[in-house]
Amino acid sequence: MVRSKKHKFSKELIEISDFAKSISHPARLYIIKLLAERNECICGEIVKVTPLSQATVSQHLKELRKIGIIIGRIEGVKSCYCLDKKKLNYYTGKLIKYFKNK
Amino acid sequence: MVRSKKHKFSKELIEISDFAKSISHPARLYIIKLLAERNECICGEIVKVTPLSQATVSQHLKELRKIGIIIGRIEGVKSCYCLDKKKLNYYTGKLIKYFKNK
DNA sequence: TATATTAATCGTATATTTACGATATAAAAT
DNA sequence: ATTTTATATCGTAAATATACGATTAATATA
Repeated sequence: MVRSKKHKFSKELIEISDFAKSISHPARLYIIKLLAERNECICGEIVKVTPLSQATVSQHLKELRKIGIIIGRIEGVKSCYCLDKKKLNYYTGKLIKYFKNK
Repeated sequence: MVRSKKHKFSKELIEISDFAKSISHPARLYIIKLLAERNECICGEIVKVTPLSQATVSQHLKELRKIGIIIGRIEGVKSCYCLDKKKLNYYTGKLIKYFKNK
């Protein structure tokens, strides 16, 4: 894109659009739902119930970690993931508010 | 991506993630807000208040038209855009519902 | 009719995303 | 100590997104 111009927009717009981007893939929405249902989940379990390779799932998990809506905790050789509900609610709240009365 | 695997997920997830993608750029969020405030807006006006070129704005408008949340009407040499509020509410409703109780 | 205006589209460059095999690392099991 | 298991990361290929100048097409105006 030669040079992104996203930074020319307000912090609010950047924040909401970054969140929207983080949930703009069905695999990531699926992972969020899974973690909401199971409360927490081992990485291997996520890979098992997903039609994607381990490397690709790991990449999606990284995206969700980056925006902060999931948290990963290492348990021996395994990785246990859970939602950061506070963070998730923060972002969904912002998004919902933005679209209120539209 | 060699071959996208999005189609392997449910229709619901694809629909919500497609909507999320359509609002995953600050310029597009900005255009939505603008149309909500002004009710309708000539393309040239949108270009004027946006830090992007005419071609780029036109491209973003195309994205929003594609998902269906805005409608364009040709008026002589100008193009007049407005929100499709019903469609927008449809998508925001789906998204909000998906994130309810998470 | 000739010129100006508006906005969509084309062509193109670069960045980012998506996908996965291979590898690395660290812990667990043998 | 060796092997197995789990997962993050690297490298890479292909697709898609972002950005814009140039062009096109259509209408409006001089």
